[in-house]
Amino acid sequence: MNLITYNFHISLDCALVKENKKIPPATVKRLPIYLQCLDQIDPNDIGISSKKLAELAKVNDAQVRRDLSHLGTLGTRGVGYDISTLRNQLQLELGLVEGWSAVIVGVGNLGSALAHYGGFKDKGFGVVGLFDDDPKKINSQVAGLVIKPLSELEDYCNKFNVAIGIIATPGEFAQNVADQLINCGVRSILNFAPVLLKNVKDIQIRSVDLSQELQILSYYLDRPILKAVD
Amino acid sequence: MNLITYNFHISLDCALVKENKKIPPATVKRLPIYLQCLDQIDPNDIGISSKKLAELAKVNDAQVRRDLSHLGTLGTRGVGYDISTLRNQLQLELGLVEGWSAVIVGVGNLGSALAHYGGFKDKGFGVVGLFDDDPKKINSQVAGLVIKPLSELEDYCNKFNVAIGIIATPGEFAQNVADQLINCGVRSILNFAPVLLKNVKDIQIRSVDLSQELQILSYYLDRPILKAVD
DNA sequence: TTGATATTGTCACAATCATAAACCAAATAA
DNA sequence: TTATTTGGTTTATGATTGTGACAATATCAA
Repeated sequence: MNLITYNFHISLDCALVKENKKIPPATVKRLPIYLQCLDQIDPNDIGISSKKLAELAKVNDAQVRRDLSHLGTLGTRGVGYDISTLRNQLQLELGLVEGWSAVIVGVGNLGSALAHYGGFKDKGFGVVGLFDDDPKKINSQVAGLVIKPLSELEDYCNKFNVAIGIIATPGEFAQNVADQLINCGVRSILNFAPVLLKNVKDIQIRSVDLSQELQILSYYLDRPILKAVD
Repeated sequence: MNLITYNFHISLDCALVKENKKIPPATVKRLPIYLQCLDQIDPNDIGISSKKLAELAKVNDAQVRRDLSHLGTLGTRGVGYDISTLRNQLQLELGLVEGWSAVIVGVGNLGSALAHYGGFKDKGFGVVGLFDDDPKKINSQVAGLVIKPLSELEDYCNKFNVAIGIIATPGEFAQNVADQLINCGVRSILNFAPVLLKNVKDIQIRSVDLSQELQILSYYLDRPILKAVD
């Protein structure tokens, strides 16, 4: 039997990273993809090359190396990247070790689905509260959490130091809810309502509009030659 | 009372548009946003300026003009854009008048939420079938549709000429489902499973990964100075 | 008619981004 | 040792994108 040992020279430059470098947004968007790819490879593997990772992430291998170089010098020349180091650095860089707390506002079909969604917890996010103003829903349980009225939002956010608000209300309430969340100290918002929320300084807002995604697909359906991106 | 009349010189170059021009992907992504903005303005308004539309869509006004110029010369100098013409052209360009049919595969919490989501029908998409391989779900109804086993997928796709497949299964089944959909003639896939699907020639794939969105937010939570994009 | 104002369409330029190439460094394999 | 593999860094290049500037066009008021 052949026991192969690779020596990964591991050096972390943890704390410094966040201060110094500004990672290009296009790279930031790919970091979670790399993390996802790491979860898909053979758990017995301890190393991975940029070429292999590029294949999994469906990007250019030079891109992988450049992207990862933003996190410090993680790889070992002639060998590749140590998977657990790489995963740790990615998680560190993305802030997944901070244990951010999130609340979901709007517990309709989508909000309920989000509450059940296991992918959040896996990545270090904790959904600590569900809010809805429908009297029929208040005090009922979804995914092990009791639905609260919005009037209790502020207390909750203070108590749990909630950093992320997930909006899954109908469009007409979304801006109001966003205002309340920001008011309660929430600094990041993930919006599923089909409206554009007002930009607020220092508040990060990302929107996922399901029907917009379909509309983009629809455009390319008529033009099979063209290729969509991102 | 003051009756103000604006003369919009309307000229449509319908059919030709799709053949000739290739609209930049970044623009294609904004077209649904403009369409959304048009729904939010006073229904009595008949015209809108690029400046106003830019404000609503939260982009630069030069950007709006350039984006819209890809659809032909829709505006009138010194006046603005005729709203109904603009809406029509956007819908035409995005293929929303084609009445694409879609199926949802995987009727868990998320799939069920998508089946109930009204935003699809509003934009001209019809969800005509739900599929799942869980025997406990087969033949039960969700959102007025009977859940069918995947074995019936092909017949269904042929019968309804399904163009879009929406995948809402757990990650481990997603690639298999995608393969089946493509096999059944589906040309566009909207994937909610947290995996990267294989690229297939002439098949459009868009992925929405809920936890990835949160991860990107998380990165910027640690760095309040930086600003996310897109 | 003329001038003032508003607004589009388009060009030019700058910024960002992706990709390839070149070259070196470090580790392994033979 | 030497050859091979692979990452890190720099540079170059072309593509895409965003934005300021401005001429062209329409309306309005005098």
